[in-house]
Amino acid sequence: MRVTAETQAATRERILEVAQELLAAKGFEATTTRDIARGAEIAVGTLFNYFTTKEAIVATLAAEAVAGAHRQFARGNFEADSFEEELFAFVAAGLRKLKPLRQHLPVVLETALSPLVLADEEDGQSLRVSHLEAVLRLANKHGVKDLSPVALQIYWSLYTGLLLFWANDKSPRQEDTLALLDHSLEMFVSWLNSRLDDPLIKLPTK
Amino acid sequence: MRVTAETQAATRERILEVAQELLAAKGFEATTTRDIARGAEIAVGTLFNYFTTKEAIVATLAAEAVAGAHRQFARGNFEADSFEEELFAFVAAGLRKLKPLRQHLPVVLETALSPLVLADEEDGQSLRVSHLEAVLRLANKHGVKDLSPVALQIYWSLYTGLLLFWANDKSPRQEDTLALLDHSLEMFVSWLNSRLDDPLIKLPTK
DNA sequence: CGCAGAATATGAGCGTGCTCAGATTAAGAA
DNA sequence: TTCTTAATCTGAGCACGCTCATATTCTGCG
Repeated sequence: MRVTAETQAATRERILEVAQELLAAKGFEATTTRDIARGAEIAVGTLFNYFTTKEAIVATLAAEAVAGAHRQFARGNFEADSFEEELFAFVAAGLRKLKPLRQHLPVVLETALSPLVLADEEDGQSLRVSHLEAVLRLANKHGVKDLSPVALQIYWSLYTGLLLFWANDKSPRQEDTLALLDHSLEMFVSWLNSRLDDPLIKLPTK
Repeated sequence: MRVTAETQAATRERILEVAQELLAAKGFEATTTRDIARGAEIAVGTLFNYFTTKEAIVATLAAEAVAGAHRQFARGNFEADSFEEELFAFVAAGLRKLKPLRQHLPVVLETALSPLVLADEEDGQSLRVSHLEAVLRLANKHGVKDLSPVALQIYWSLYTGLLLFWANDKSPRQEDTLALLDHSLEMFVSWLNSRLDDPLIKLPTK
C-alpha cells in the first residue's frame, strides 16, 4: 500500500503538470481529457478517478497556486502599516501566482467560485474558503474583528470581479487590474471603518 | 418575405417559450437542445440557426427579462430622493423579472457577463451594456456625472456578485440578497460621493 | 403559371466529457 | 508460493452540443 500511495501521488502530479502544459499551449477548450490522459500515460477512465471533472483539474491548479501564495505570504511576514496596504499586497501576491492560469479563470470561477454561500460541493471550494480565511486573519491582525457575512460577501464580489476583469485585461502589464484592485480595496476598507460600530453588521461576539 | 419573417419571429418565440418551460421543469443541464428542438417542432440544426449556443438561449431569456424591467422602470417614472434609493429600486425590479431564471444565472453569467471589458462577442453583451447604460442614466439624473470606467467596473463586480449570491440564496424570501444589495449600494454610492472631486477617477469632461 | 436561385430547414454524423462492466494488479492469509 | 478479495485501471460506449452537405421551401421574373 505504501508504494501504491506514492504512485498515486505521482500520477496525480503528472496529470496536473500535463494539464498545465497543454492549457498553456492550446487553451482550455482545445485541450481534451483524452489529450491529458495520453500525456499522463493513463486511460481516460483513470483520469476521472483522480479528478471528477475537466474543470476540477483547472480548479485544483488554481487552488494550489494560491495556496502557494498564501504560504509564501505568511512566511515572508510582510509588515504593512494598514490593513488596506497588506490586503493589497496579499491579493497581488495571489495574482502573481495565478498568472499562468489567467485566461482560464472564467472556467474556474463558474464551478469553483460562483456558489458563494457555503455550498455542498468541495471541488474548488478550497480556493474560496482558504482565501476568505486568510483575509479574516489579516483583518484580525489589524484590529478589524469579526467581519460579518455580508462584508465577506461584498469582498468576495469585488475579488471575483477583479479576477474576471484580470482575465480580460488587455493593458500592457495589467496595470488596469492593479488600479481596479486599489480602488476596490480603498472603497471596501473605508466602508468597513465607517461600519465598525454598527451592530447590524457585526457578528455576535462568540 | 413578409410571411416568412413573421414565421421566423414566431419560431424564435416558440423556442424561447419551450426553453423557459423545460428550464423551469428540468434545469439547464437536463434540458437538451434536442428536447428544445422537439418542443418547438423544428430540427436541431434549425435551432442553431436561431441561436448560436444553448447558453445563448438562456442569455436571451435573461436579456429580454431585464429589458422588460428597464422599460417598466422607465415608464413608471419612479421618483426617489436619492441616487442610492432609485438604484436600489432599479436593481430590485430587475431581480423580480429575472426570478424564473434565478437558478440558471451562473450559466448566463459565465458566457454573457464575465467578459467585463468591452468584448467582441455580442450574444449576451446586451444585458451588461444595457444595464450599465441604465445605471449611467440614473446617475446623471441625480447629478452624479461621468462615472469613470473604474467606477463602472466596481459597480459591475458588485452587481454580478449579487446575482451569483442570489442564485444560491436559501433564505425564505431571498431577503439576504436584498440586504446584500442594500449594503453594496450604500458602500458604492458613498464611495462615489467621496470621490466626486478626485480628477483621477473622473472622466475628462467631453 | 413555371422556373431559377436564394434562403431556410433538416438530421446523420462528429468530437466532446464522462461512465461502468469487466480486466488487471496489489496485499494479506494460509 | 498460491489463493482470495479488495482496490485500481481500462477503453468501448453513451449522450451531449453543435456542424454541414443535402433537401425543401420561398420569392420574384418572364
